[in-house]
Amino acid sequence: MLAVEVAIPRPLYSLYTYTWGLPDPPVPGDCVQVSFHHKEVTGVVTRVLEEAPEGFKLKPVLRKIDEGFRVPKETLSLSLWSAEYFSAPPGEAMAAAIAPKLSSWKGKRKKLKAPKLVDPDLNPLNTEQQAAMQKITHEWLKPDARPVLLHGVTGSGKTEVYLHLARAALDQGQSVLVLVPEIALTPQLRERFERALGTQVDLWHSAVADGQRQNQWLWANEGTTRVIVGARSAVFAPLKNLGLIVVDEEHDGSYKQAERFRYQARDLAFVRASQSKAQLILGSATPSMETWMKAEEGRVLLATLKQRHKGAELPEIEIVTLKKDDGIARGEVLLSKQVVREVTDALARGEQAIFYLNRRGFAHYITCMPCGWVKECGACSVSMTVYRRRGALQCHQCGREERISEVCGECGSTELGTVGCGTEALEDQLPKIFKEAKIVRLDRDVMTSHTRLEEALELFRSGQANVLVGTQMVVKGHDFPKVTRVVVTHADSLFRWPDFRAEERAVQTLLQVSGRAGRAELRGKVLIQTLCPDHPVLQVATGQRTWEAWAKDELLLRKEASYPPFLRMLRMRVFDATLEAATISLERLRDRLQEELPNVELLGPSPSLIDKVENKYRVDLYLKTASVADLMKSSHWLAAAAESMKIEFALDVDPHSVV
DNA sequence: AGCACGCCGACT
DNA sequence: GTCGGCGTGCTC
Repeated sequence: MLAVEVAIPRPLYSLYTYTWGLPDPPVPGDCVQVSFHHKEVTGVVTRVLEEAPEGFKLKPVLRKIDEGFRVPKETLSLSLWSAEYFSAPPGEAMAAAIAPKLSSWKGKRKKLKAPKLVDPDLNPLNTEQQAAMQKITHEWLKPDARPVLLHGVTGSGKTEVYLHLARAALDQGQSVLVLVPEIALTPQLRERFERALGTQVDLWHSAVADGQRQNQWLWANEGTTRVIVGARSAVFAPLKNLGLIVVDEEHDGSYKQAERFRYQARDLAFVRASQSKAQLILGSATPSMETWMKAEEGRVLLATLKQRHKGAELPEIEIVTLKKDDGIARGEVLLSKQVVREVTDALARGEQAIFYLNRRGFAHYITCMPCGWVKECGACSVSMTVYRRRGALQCHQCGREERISEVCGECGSTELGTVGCGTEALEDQLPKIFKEAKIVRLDRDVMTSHTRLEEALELFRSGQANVLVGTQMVVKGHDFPKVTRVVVTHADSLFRWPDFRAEERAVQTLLQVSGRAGRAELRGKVLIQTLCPDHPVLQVATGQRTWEAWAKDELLLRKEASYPPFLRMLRMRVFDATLEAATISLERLRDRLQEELPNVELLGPSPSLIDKVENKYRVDLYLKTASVADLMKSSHWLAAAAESMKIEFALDVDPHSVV
């Protein structure tokens, strides 16, 4: 009897076999409903078996879901490949490739509005962009075309090049996939692509409603959708006849999913491009060390853009050293006299300013002045963040909230103070300094919905607000022509982070922040406040040192210290009721793995940086190896061993942060 | 993950 | 006696 292996949407590493008694023959990629441990679930057929295996009572496949939802070969194999590579349960990897809400399909599909085809409205490329375009198309025509790194300073018009490349793919009858970090932050992007390409563009990210996502999945799979702009999950979009994949801001950490199925979408784009024989374009002003090394070795072709387009000059960048007397009052963000003066003048001229402060809330924590006690979350080993407006303390790990403490939990004193300022404090403080300021804040706390995000951005874009205060979010890709002053309030927090990628990220953030200033005819200025003005990262930001020179040194350091991209790493995290229990389990795993694979380097176990979340303790083991084969063997061995030992664990292959 | 089973405590 | 707390084990 015919049988099938099915990937089940559960965190389990096995595939499960069911008999096939349905009239149509099974095809890998079929979405099927099966009974799994007293429950009906939707799984995906990964393999067809001509003969059901003996000696095990198999359950039958109950029902096949409409063939329109069959996962195409290309994304099916991408999904299985990534489950293997990232040591993820196959069902969890498969969940990324299937349409959402399959069990609640009503059997009706909305017809695609006759895809609007208008004349493409492409801006002509400047000389430099044309040269890059030619270099890329020349490579593209080769049978063994390499991926291309488009290395261009912020504002050099990388997007224009993407649009021309996309047009070329569409003219060949091919489809186009554009990956961007955090698409929900750039609502105007779709409009720009649609206008330039003259065709309908679908947005692909988690904020799109399930019903809409389901339709979009069908349209892509039917071949009606030709262009998708999406976040990391779009790398699994079932586009047909894929000709071009663009990964914009390829260095961005959000391409790595940090929970559940921990895949790296930029790296999967390499796999998908080579499977589909599509051209891969990676774009960045500050490429990742991984990609930069490939470019230096010639495995990736380098195309460079050095000028800002539309005649916009690079902003002037100034390091502002903070001194004690710059402080205005306790509980306020340090703002230098120079920043106050320059922003006042800019606002008076009708220009706009952005304040970047990478900390949410009003204050970092609350402390007892006499004894130094710090208010921590009861369930997690972190201090609670102060939200003064709503009089609350919030744990950023588990979300728990309580009223702001009035007395010290240790000595009973009522002399409590706050330490470290966040965006809420800055938002309160700025109107006192800048009388003309109309402030809008942009961070995860205000942005509860997509609409509120668009409202906030529109307020600032239209000029109803003239000061934008925010975290990392204000840095990403927005184009505000009237912004002439960008203030990094506390650069030090960018490079004080215990991670080997800390400096890389600091350089990326500083150069990206700088790109927000003076994007049109107005010359911009970036003011970077810091307590240590001599930090080498700041020399890259000011242009005293080129990014390329910095990258050369950084790669040397990585090589000497044996870190990626010269080695591969993985993190094995174990969770348990106590630190001791978690440590003992992980020590046992470490010792047995070391016997199994004597050549891999194992570091730890040691408690995670945040070693308790929701009353569960966490301990980490890191692995380093130069061999991809050993990396794979290790992760598979660890997953199998931990699963059989009933240990609660999380494996991260190529972890983004190593702290 | 999700669900059942099972073995203790406290409530009718 | 029995309802329900969550620790443990299993899922073709």
